[in-house]
Amino acid sequence: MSGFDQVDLFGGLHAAQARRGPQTPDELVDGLTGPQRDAVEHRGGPLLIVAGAGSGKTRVLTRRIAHLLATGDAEPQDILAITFTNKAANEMVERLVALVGERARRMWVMTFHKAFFRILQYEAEALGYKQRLTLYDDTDSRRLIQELLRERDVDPKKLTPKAVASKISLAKANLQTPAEFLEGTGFYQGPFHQITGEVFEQYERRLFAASAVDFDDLLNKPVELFRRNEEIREAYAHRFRHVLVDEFQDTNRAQNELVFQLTREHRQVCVVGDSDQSIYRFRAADIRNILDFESTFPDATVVVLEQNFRSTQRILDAANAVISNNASRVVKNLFTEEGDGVPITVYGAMDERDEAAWVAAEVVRLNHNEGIDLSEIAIFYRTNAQSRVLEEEFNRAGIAHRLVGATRFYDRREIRDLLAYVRLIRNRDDEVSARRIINVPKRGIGQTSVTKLGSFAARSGISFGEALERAAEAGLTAKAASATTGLAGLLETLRTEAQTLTPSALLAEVFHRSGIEAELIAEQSIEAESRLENLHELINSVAQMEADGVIETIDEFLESAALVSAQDDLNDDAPKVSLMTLHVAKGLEYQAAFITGLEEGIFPHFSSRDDEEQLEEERRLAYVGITRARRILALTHAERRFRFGGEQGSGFSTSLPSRFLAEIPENLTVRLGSAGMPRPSRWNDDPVFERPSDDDGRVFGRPSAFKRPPAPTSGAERLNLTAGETVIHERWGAGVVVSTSGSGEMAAAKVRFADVGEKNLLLSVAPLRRP
DNA sequence: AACGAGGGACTTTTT
DNA sequence: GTCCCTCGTT
Repeated sequence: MSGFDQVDLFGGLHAAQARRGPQTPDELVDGLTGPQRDAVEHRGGPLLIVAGAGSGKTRVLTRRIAHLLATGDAEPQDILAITFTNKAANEMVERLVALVGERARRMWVMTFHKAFFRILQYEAEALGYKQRLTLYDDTDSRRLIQELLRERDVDPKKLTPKAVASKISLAKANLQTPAEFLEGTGFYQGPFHQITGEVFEQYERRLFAASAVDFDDLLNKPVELFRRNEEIREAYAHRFRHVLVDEFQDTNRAQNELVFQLTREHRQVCVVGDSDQSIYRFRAADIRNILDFESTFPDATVVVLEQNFRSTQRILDAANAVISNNASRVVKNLFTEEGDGVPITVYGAMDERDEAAWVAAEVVRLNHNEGIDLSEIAIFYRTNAQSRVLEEEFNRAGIAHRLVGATRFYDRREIRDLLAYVRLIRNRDDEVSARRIINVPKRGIGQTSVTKLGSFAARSGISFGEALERAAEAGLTAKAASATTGLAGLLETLRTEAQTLTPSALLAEVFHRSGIEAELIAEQSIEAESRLENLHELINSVAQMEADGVIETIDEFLESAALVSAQDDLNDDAPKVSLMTLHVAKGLEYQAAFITGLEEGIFPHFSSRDDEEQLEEERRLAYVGITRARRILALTHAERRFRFGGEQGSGFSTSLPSRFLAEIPENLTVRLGSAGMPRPSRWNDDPVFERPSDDDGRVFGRPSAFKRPPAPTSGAERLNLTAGETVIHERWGAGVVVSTSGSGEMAAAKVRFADVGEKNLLLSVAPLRRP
């Protein structure tokens, strides 16, 4: 896509400016509001821009950067501008090019992760690494942790790799070392604290040995480096004389520390954020970073942007009303001069099919009758699982749509396999990749041989990848040893070829030579067919990226593959409705937005029921969702909703409308549908919803929805179990309740049985009773 | 070592 | 309905 196409999305103004070339300082503040202008013109000292949703913060950021250049206060290479997603970064670059010309491309405008991965690569040697670094994504690091747990004979039922991975990740995001973790401040203490800490320690060692870094390291290692090596820190602080950070409310401790380390002398730091849009606490974002910015930088100037240029006043009133229920926030009220707009629609559906059918019908109506382009319509939901019914209904209705950020292309097995080869070619010590492809395609190296290679590597103090090359010494069977040697030889050949081949040619070469292609062709199944297609698509898209000049080397390709983000799916601009989670929606805007599944237990999600802070985060998520809409907003909830796939076995639950609906003043909304009026609600262990006597709204959906009988439950969810008491399971006999969680349909208990150990039981299905 | 059948847990959100 | 692991068979 050319710069102009991209910029035109934001109105012809920028394109016109691009033709005129660089702007004078005065032209750059032309048409801005007072506070926006203050933010652009501020000089000398820390600046906090509190930017409400839709208040034009990207505009202010780009103008500010252009203004710094225009006044001669900065050169392009002085600028480090941090965004939350690659998409936001690309947009910002294009807008900057429109304002200041091609020299904008010399600035560092990118995500934290990308910027500091670059810096880490430059400084790998200073950190003691032997070579270029390989980036492990969550799946890779989970695999390494899983392997460590297996080596320690930890029962994966009791301590899952996922749980350990998330504890380690949280610790790292909070800048804790394994030693500090083990000492334990009580924060992460739990029954498996000791073992988790030991695994943490080993994990760090194995990552280092593999010359690999995980997502947390991208932020952690630079912090560590800057702390240890003042010279290096100063060099970067000097290089980036102007640091600007967008979405500052979603930074974690490490990110906050990096900003501080880079700017503490020159203090030319500008952060933009909105504490009401902080939605990443679960991955260690710390809202205090923005709330405490003024105490970190006592001389900070604060600019508040409350005028909204996106939505109608009704939509803003709804957003303001909902968020005002949060206790811990800086009060701010969005307003617009754009007029009231149309009322917000609230549709009460019978079930999730009805909900999806209504959304589909509304989309068709908006598209046909109101002329709203499909690409200007988005459907949001709290959890990915909700997308399926919507997709089915959209397929049935023949509505072009795309799922944004659901199953990532690069997460597919065949893609990961091929990339693992390439990573191993570039980094022979990459243990996770080596383990992944050692028997892909099948070459007769089974679990036993892999274990032997692993312990041989540990004994000899070499990496797993090196062990492959010395398979003869590892005590494998003759057959396995020769297969392993064959693989090592292949990798060596490919390693040489990689010097000269283009990235796409190298991928194609691996595809043929590894035997992955042959194995898939031989399989002759529909599934194998689609895997082949995906691999061809990968190779073609890499060739395209080369042609477009997006990447040049295989390393650049691997980096971009590891750092793709959910919103990157939006890059094709075909007219399609977008479906995405509310988290992915952050930073986007649409003419028409639907938020579905506004039910207690879904949104707010039941996991937040016991925690006021988490509930406030859910509310911020609602605020983010509502403020995505420019003109049309529809909110839906369903009276009943099927869970866990099938109709048999798992059944459905009835749900109360979300409290967030009740928080929106009635005079802003029009209520439709069959499921009755939302009313003030609260968590309820036994939600029984009365049918309204007079239905006057439109009713979509099929009456058959009501014929489905409730699935029989075991009744155990109503036992009101408490920790410590004894229960009888039909198959496993007597057990002791360790803990309980959830309620109603989702009530669960952890029970310890004499024979089978601890089990997590979903009470509505578990055959459980009191003695 | 490979493969298929069967079973259990699972659904919060992701750079 | 799906993923992932285990187990039994060849």
